[in-house]
Amino acid sequence: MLPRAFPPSRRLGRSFYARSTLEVAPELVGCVLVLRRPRSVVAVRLVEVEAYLGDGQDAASHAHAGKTRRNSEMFETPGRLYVYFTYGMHHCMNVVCEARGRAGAVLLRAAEPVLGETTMRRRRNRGGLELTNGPAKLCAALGLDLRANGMDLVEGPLGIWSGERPRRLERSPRIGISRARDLPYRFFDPDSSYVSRGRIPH
DNA sequence: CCATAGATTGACT
DNA sequence: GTCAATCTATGGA
Repeated sequence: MLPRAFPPSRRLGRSFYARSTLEVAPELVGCVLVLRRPRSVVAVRLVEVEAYLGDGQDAASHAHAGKTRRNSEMFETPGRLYVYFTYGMHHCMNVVCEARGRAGAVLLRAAEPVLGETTMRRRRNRGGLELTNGPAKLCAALGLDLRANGMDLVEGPLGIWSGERPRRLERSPRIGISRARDLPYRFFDPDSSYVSRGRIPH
């Protein structure tokens, strides 16, 4: 059973996502991601995200060299999910931004558990900060894989609700990339202990 | 606490 | 063939 004051506010609509990726990314921090499944509900508060821009503007973006089979969802309808598989075993999830036909996405890197912690512990086989303090950990805690690629956030079982703005918001270069290391496209709530510990490459 | 090596596979050059 | 928007175990201070 959900708490009475849940969802916390308003579900983000198509127009929220259909803007420049760099505008959307910082606004996602503090929002609440909810996934309703037949036998479980999980909700997390987003505390760390990264913007990845379109074709030619951002050397670290999957869309940098144009549309391919893997990244095609980055060019699709805003407000959908772009999930990719990496390092032979991990999935990471992004929120698609920009008008359809223009690439852009926000990687969801870390979040705080709000509801369904038991479900997440089972999926992660771990607890505490290890539940959701990294992009692949978050995806695993939600039980999402490539089958969720293209899932709509505006309608259906997966959605994002606006939440209380974080007291502070910081930005920095992105984690774990080897190109465009100077671009400050990572946004996070410095007061959350769930922010990922990702190493910054030299 | 910190640093590092290994895992493991699909996408792309 | 190379490399990846990462995680975990392990070993040392």
